[in-house]
Amino acid sequence: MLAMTQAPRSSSKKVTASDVAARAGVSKWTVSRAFSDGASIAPEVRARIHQLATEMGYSPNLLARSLSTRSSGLIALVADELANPNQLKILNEATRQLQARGLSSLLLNVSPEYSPATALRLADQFQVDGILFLGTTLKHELVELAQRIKHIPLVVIMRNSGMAEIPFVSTDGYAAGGEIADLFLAQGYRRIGYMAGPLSERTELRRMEGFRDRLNASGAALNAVIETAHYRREQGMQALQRYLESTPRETRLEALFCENDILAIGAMDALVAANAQRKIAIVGFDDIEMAASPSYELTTFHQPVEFLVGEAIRLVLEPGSAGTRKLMAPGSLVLRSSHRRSAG
Amino acid sequence: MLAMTQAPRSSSKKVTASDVAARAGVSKWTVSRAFSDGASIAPEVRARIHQLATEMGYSPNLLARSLSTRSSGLIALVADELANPNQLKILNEATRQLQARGLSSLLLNVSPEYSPATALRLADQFQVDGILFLGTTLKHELVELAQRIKHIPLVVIMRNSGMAEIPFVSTDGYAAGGEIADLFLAQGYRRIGYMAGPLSERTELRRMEGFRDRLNASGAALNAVIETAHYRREQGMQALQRYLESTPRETRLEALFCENDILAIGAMDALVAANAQRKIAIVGFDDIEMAASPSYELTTFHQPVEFLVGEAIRLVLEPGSAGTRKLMAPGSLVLRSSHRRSAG
DNA sequence: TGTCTGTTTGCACCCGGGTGCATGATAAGC
DNA sequence: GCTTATCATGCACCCGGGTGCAAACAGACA
Repeated sequence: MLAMTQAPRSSSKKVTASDVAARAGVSKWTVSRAFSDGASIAPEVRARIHQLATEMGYSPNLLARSLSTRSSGLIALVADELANPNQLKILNEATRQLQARGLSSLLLNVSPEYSPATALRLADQFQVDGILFLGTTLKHELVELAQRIKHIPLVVIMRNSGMAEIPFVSTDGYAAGGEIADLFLAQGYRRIGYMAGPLSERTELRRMEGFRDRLNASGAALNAVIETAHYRREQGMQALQRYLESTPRETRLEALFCENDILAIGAMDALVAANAQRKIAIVGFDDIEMAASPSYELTTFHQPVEFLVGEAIRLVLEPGSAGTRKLMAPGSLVLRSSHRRSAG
Repeated sequence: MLAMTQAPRSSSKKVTASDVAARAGVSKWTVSRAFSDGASIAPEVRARIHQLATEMGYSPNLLARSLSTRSSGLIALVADELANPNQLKILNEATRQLQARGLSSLLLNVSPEYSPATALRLADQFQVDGILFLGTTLKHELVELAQRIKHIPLVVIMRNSGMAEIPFVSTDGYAAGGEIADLFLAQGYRRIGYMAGPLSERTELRRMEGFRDRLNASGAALNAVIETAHYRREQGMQALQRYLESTPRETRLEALFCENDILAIGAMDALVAANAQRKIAIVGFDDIEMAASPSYELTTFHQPVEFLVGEAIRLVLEPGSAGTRKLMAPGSLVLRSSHRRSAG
């Protein structure tokens, strides 16, 4: 019974600041200071406490800390279309950059059963320090919601929020559309089409508008808009297959600009399936890894993901920063070979 | 000055349970009960409080709640290789299923600068209710760490933890390897190889072992193991390119089993780049979406992701559940056409 | 050695909400 | 109409740690 002095504390009991304090012969507030960066505490004391802490397996409870500091160190990442490789790229970049800043990511996956509104409410309840919308459909109803929790900064990334109140960071789709129109025109193509995704958000529309306007300005026209139900390879493929089936060979498009790479790859697959490789010039948008594959060699518009994510995080963390709250970065056209069709 | 009664509370002040209580003429504890599911409270009172809450924009502070209930409703998702499409699939499935259960995901992206140990410590500090390792490299040093925080359940998904103490959920790679060996043998191939990823974890090795053992049992042999530095398409492509360059045409492999689909696609790309399509039969593992593309028609071993993720979550949430803490689910071979090579 | 200045530390009290227990109110049982 | 069982509510007090303030302590300087 006397041996009890050597406490059986090895059990799964959580060790708290007070425990460490007791062993160190100081008060729990001193322990708290040992783990607060700017705090006024004697260096030797801090060192000793840190050592004791590692021995005892103590580390501050972040929930408790967040509660009193009213800063959780959490950033909500609201995503949907978590099937698009480009989303993975953004997600990877965002988590890495946040982690480098000592922040953590609360991943909220929007779906029919889990609306953006639900996600926003949850983010609020978790007292997140900021919200990053990763190219998520931002319905107008959301503005109202965003207003409700306007005490927490929100930035839309890779998409134009389309609303004055909501800052965003994206590539200039209008300019990109223009460049791609030029590219097609330079190749001498006249029957030109656009493959659209399911979202009617401003960003995507801008790509088409820039494309169409430039075509028109050059005396050409946008001959067809092929719509798809989801941003998925298979949807892009099926959409183009339907088009091919319903359109006589002679009047078919010569060139097609697809709203993003995954649709573009689907479109190219449709050509493969129809044994009509390279019969239509294809250009995409995003520059995902597969675009570089020799099976596709997809010409596409590169988005500077790393930079955009960085800017988005900066905007979220420094909401007071004056100046532009909307950043439209230029991307760059990556020429491979899919923008050239084979004769015939 | 009198008008001050109509409080300027529209400011960004957070509204708390006490605020709602005051307006409802009850105590804050009653409000708390109105938001606790099993609590004993009069239905009308609860309804009135809920209505008042929505009007005032109140919802319980999850950090505070977590602090006192010692359950955060957070599950840590520890991932690396956040570039592999299969990871995205898992991530998507995991977040959805967690959300359906009212849980949220803390995404921790392991990288050279952010070790699994760091991730684990953070998860601990956030008082997560469980940890899901998404096919992450689990180094042996980690077991020790996992022991330290053994008060929080951990499950490895899509990979055999390889350690008695750590439960996991995965597909039976050994059996899969055997099936694929049979497939190649049935095609009459004799010069057979394996493309390995960078990880020397048990799961991946099992695929190769099952493959090799079956080959040996049938009097055949594993002629070459091609190693890659990362699970990325380009790495798979480069590895096979190097192989092709260094191996005379007559002695080249007839068939190659790749550790996963993204490597397999890279391998097929190498063939395309070398203008040697279909000269080597290729089989992958995972069944990612691209595998179905007509540009690849990759024969591969399908993993039942939805099921596996579900089981993993179940294991994490019911750590007491007796019976098997290790689940090895069967997958299924999906035959497309890449397992057949063209003569020559 | 006394005083002044600057650094450490302890202490009350706060963050926002949950839980056991006791009390009050209400309905059922005889 | 009275007792007893049932349900609803209020109240201390707890979760684990952070912060402003004041006391304690140390060193510097005269």
